[in-house]
Amino acid sequence: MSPIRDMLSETGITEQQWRVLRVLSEFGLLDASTLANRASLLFPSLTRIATTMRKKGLITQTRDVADRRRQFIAITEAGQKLIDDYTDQAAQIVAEFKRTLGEEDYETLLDLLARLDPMMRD
Amino acid sequence: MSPIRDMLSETGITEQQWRVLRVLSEFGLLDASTLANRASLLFPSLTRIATTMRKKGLITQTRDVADRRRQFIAITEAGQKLIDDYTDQAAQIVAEFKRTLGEEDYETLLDLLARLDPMMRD
DNA sequence: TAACAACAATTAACATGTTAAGGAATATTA
DNA sequence: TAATATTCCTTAACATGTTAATTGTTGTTA
Repeated sequence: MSPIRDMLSETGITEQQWRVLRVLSEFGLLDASTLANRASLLFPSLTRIATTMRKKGLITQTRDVADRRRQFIAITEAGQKLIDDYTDQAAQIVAEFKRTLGEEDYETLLDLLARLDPMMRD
Repeated sequence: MSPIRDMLSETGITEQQWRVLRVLSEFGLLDASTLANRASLLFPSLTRIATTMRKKGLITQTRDVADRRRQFIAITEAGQKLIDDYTDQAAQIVAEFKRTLGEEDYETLLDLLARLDPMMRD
């Protein structure tokens, strides 16, 4: 992920923050639990990340009035702009990634990692 | 690495500390730089890790009398015992890892990851 | 409805990764 | 040899992973 990290260091956000933005950009308004799952983050991490991202003006946090334990998180214009500005560049990095391996080997790698994944969890 | 982490949580040490112990067990007395490289750790990390491991009695730290910038690090008996007690178990986990994929796919995975590695660095 | 269980999220405490700045010792060179 | 550069390591400041304890809120049930 180093090339991605290098790209992101320009933007001042981290890989995890980028992931949060991408998920929010794709799915729109989400409650914190769903966001954490889709961004592959543990709750304590999301709590901190959301706080810093709100301070940076990349997301908004609002309480669910129906269930005040819950929280909704949405991307701001500034956050969306960041996504828009760097999506192409990120896509190129992934393309380069595939090119390095070749399409076939890239698929093979994903398959192998997927087969290890269940084992990773227990 | 989750199975390894699970094993290590019994022992009260982390993956990185385990790596440090393994390297020291294999190579014996090492200066900090070499140890950091072989254990794939950045210096600031090693500084902290070594401090906690010394407090736990797993390693010793001594200044190089010839060059007092340098530091030598060695494994203690307690550290070696920890390695001895868990090496078999770790080997079994790796074996299980290979068995999940099959010998051939395991090699393939390592190859693919190795081919990505140079890209990861720049 | 009052006690208790369950849930969503936060906080705390620890460990590490990462970049930058700093300190002490040694090496180099003008 | 005095000034400078380099080297080895530590500190600092921030971000995250991880487990456990805690706080509010909502649900359940006796």
